[in-house]
Parts: sequence; structure tokens; C-alpha cells
Amino acid sequence: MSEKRVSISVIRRLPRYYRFLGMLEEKGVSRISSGELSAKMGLTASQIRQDLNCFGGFGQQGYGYNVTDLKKAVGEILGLDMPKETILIGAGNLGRAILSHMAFREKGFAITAIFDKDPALAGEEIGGVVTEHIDALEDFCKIHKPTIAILCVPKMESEDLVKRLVDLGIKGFWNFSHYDIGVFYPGVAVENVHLGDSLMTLCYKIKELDEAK
Amino acid sequence: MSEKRVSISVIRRLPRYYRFLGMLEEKGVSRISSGELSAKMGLTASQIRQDLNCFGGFGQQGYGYNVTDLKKAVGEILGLDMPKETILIGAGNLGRAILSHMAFREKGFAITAIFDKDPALAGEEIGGVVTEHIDALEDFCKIHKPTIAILCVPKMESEDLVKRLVDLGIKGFWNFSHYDIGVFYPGVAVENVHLGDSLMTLCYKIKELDEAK
DNA sequence: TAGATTGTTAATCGATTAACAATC
DNA sequence: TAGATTGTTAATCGATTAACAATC
Repeated sequence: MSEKRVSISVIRRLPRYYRFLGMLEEKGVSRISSGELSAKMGLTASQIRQDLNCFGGFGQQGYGYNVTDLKKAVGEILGLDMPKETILIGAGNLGRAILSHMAFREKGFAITAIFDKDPALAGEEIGGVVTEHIDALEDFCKIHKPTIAILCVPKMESEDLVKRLVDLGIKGFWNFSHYDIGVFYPGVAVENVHLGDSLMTLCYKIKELDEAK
Repeated sequence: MSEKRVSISVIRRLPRYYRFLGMLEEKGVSRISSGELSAKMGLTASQIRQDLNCFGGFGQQGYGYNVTDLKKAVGEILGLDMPKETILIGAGNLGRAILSHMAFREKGFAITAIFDKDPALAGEEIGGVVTEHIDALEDFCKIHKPTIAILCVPKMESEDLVKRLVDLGIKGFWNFSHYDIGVFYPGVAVENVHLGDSLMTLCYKIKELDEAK
């Protein structure tokens, strides 16, 4: 059974393929070769073919790839065809921004609830969803069984919340906090977005560029 | 001269070291071995020593590393000791959220201006900085010479803006748009934050976990 | 000194690139 | 058919891990 696990390096390139294929589709391009796509994306053609062939043969010799079909296939590999109930924990600046940003951009994710510990926010509507007090978390999850939690709370509050959420059956965390979920709960899926880390990395790249000249 | 270039894999771990060392420092831990740190971070001790030794010998045999010294050293490697003038382009939900999020978290970055194409936002204060119309960009940059631009505008607007910003001497882009700066301007530093990609990656990880059981 | 832990070299492992036979 | 381009195997390159001598 279990085919050899596809490496995270490959997986992280899939959303980018998906985006580029979407753009090509919008432009009305129906067919593309690994060579053309690689030029646009700044990769090697070999890598694209290698990546795709982790999941099956989506192309045709002498022709290339059908843009629409390949986009659909990549979407399915990512699991975008399976809509997922998603809740937001923490309705601060970042949480709201992510919600409004995502709403029109990404498909396959339905925000079904927003929770915050601040009672003053309860009842407030954000992007068509009413914010509830965090105390309502257990009741909601037992009924609705959401799959994903977007974690937008400070690190200190995360520890307790993650425990509650894992117990309530959350399968994946989109983690904007600095709490190291993955280290403590290896059984759930975690995708960290560490904005501070990203900015520090940029800082290094600038320095490196300076030194090069 | 030019020492062999340190790989991006190593660089991306540095901010995480920096964070963990900061936490240890706050807890009053003054000394740590690569073994202890590796256990906390979920890495191998070998990797930590290997990473640090790309930049010099910060430890002491038989003792380990001095937490405060090492944190300071990592900060300097990242260039956090050189404060950088930073401007925000696009004062929408995401731009505002990032600003308020960063303000109290990261050091070494001074937001000196905010620009938006919406004239209605001009004059509005966000985190102590007044928003200006994007037309004022050239004048401002010629005087203040900012180093970093946080790009929080839709892809369509990015193309033109990035050209203007590069011409104005911006050295690094913290890019939240889907415009592929790096492909078109290889001479500037770019750090992409593709939130949509990250969420899709989470989606895959959930699927993978499901299939494993 | 003896014990601990680094810095560094060597071995392993994995990911990327190159090459080419298969085939549309 | 001839030309193009894939799927896939082999070669290369780089990153991680293991081992150990150096040394505090």
C-alpha cells in the first residue's frame, strides 16, 4: 500500500503551480509544456515533471499538459475539492484581516464561526459571520465538527486553546501564534505562519545583498 | 574573500533560534548546550552546531553556549542591530493588521510612512503614522531613502508599484501580493508571504494525515 | 584531571538536475 | 512519419546526521 511519502519540498511547490495554472487558464492558455512553465516560474522543467510525477502522469508526450485538467488535478492533490469547515480563534486585527483577505481569494474553506475571549466582541459580525465568546467553543464544535482552526491569539493563550481544540477534534491548525503546536501534538496537521521570522529572513537577505557588492 | 554562501535552509532556522534564545533569556537561563536546545526545538544537536558554525564558534567546549551572547550574535547575523526604515504600501485590512501586529513584536524596523491609492485614507493615522496618498511616494523616498517596502496591494497594482519602488532605491520587499518580484527583479531582496499557499499546504497535510490512518 | 560539549570532518541521506528512451 | 515532449532512470549536488578529536 503506502506509496513513498512525498516530500514537503514538493508539496510546498504545488500551491504555486496551482496559482500559475489558474493564471494561464484565465488568459485562455489551454496547453503548456514543462519547459514553458519552468521559464515562467523560474524552475527547471525537470523539476516540474519530477514533482507532478509523484502523483501520476498528467501530461502527454509530444504535447505537454492541458492547463485546465492539470490545475484541477493539482487542486485535488491538495484537497481543495473537499470544502473544510474552518473556525477563527482570535478576532483581533490579524484575525479579521486574514478573514477578509481569504474570503474572496481562497476556495474550499468555509468560515463557520469566530471566537474571541473579549466579551465586547461577541455579536459583532465579521465577513458575514457573528463572533462568539470563546466559552461557546465546546458547544459549537461538538455540533459542527470543524476541521481547521485559524489560531490568531497570543502565544500565552495558545497552549490552553490548542489543547481544547485538539480534544474537540480539530485536525489542522493554521497557526499565526508562536506556540509550537507541532512539537507537542505530532498527531495534528500544523502550518505555521511566523510573520516575525519572515521579516527577519528578509533582513538577512538585504544584508547579504549589500555584502555581495 | 567571499566565504561560501550560507544556504537558505540555515538562514530560515536563524529566526527560530533567535526566538527560542529570547525565551530562554526571559526565563533566566544563562547557558544551554546544543543537546538541550535541540530537544526543545525538535532538531538534532548536530544541526544546531553545524548551523551556528557557518558564522563562527559561539560556544565553548565542555560548557555549551551563553544564551545572551548567542542571541545577540544571531541577531547581528540577521542584521537586526541595523534598524531599517520601512514603508507600508497598501493600508487595507492586511496592511493595518501587519502594522499593528509588528509594532510591538519585532524590533529594528521603523515604519516611517504608509501609502495608499485611496484618497479617502490620506491623513488617517495608523499606529502613530499618518497615511499618505501614493502620489507622494516619490517625494518621500527621495528624502527619506527607506530600505524596506511592505507590499500589501493586489497583484494587479504591484507590477507598477514595484518598478517605482525599485527605481526609488528600495532594497527589500516583504511581499504579501502574488506578484512575482523575484523573477523580474533578481537584484533586490524579496521575502514572499503567500497566505493562500500556506493554507493550501495545510489542506494537503490534513489529507495526508487522514490517509495515513 | 575527568567530564562535558564543542567544532569539524566524514558518511549518509535526500532533493535537484541531466539525460534519454518511450510515445503521442 | 518526424518532431516534440513526457515519464523515468541515472548522475550530481547539497543538506543533514553521525562520529570524534580538540579543548574548555
